[in-house]
Amino acid sequence: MTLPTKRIAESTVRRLSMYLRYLEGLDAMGQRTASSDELAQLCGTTPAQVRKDLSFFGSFGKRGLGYPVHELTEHLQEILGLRQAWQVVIVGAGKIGSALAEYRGFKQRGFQVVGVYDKNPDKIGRPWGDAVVRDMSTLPDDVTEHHVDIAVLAIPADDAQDVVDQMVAAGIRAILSFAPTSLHVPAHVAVKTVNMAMELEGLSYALTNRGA
Amino acid sequence: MTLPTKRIAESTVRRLSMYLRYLEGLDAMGQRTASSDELAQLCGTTPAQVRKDLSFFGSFGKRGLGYPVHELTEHLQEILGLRQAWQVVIVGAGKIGSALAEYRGFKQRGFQVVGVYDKNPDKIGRPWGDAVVRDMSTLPDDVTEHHVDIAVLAIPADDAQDVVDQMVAAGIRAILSFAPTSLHVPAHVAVKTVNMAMELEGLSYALTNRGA
DNA sequence: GTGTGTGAACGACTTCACAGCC
DNA sequence: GGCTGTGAAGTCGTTCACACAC
Repeated sequence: MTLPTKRIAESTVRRLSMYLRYLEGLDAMGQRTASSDELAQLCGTTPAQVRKDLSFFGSFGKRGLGYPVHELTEHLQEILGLRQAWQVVIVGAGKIGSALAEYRGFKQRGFQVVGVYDKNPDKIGRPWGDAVVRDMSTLPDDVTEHHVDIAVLAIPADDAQDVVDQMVAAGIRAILSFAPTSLHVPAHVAVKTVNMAMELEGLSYALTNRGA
Repeated sequence: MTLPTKRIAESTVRRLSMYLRYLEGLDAMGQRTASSDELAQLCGTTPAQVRKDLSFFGSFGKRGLGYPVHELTEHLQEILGLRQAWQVVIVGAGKIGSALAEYRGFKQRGFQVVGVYDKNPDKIGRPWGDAVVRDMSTLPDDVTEHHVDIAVLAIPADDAQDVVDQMVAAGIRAILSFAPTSLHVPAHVAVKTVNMAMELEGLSYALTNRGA
């Protein structure tokens, strides 16, 4: 059920995440079932896509009826690994990091911020949400000792690879980077990069070539 | 040369943006030429991919030598539409918006922030970078009058579609959204969505199923 | 020899279409 | 009748491999 035989495409996982968000909303509103058609419209995809995505993990629907909202919600949480807590550190005590930490869905989904780090002496020791900004030099040891799963990287591109290497050596397993650079890590470490400049340039391209 | 016959894949445009970033760095360091192999290593892709991507727009390289760094940099800026200024508004005077506005590459690449908007009376009128936070109700008129090209949307998911509809009616042409929801717009409006929760859940999935 | 440019082969994701069950 | 589950078909992007230019 949560054991797909084939490797699942990243695009599928992204859509599962989106289905979950809307299903949680429907569940909160007391809706009992949802069809692939309804989910597709909410998420901006197609009914066939919804059914295919879900079918990789099991047969959750009832023919003629649709999918049971509450039950499917729980299945998706399970599939995405959201029914457990993940230990997260935020590296770089700037605006991006604090925007993330502020985000409600963050804690709700089991992402626990166990530390915030910066190398700027002016920031070290300052209160930051529930925590206090710690010296970056303590990061590797902390990652190892507290079994940190995920690091959110919000530091300049030039410093990024160096910090990544230290965290990888310390046992980090996943990284969400906002640094506008490509990161090199061993295969067992998962990396996602969000590059705002790249997104904007994509829009610039679209505006420039929208006629074509 | 900047007139591709076929539609260009989004993934290709994203890589062009990345090539550009590294080429600008090489150019600043005085390097004259770069091979597809070198660019591929820097960007974490393959030489064949680099050559294919560039070949959609012309023959910029010299066989046996590689690509002229400075010239290719300019070609890519042209292709991506970065040799002109874009008028940008930031909607939502929170952490995300300010993180973006703070980002140096933003202005460098010709993205000019012409206004920041919020509906919170406590924020309206406050200084915000070089600007002052304006009342969201003035947004549609401002978009029309100042021919705003791009809106960066950093407001709660529940308010997003409504604001988008207003901006579309007012003539916006592109939207970069940080709201964790799917947006519906007419075909002539370009939209990119950055969903941090989705990225984190992708990592959660990877950690949960890393053995598989 | 070195490295580009590109059709052709390959692989991956999406869409189709219909059998099967409620 | 309505809607799911899924093999098959289609589409799109990536990789290969080699002719060609320097």
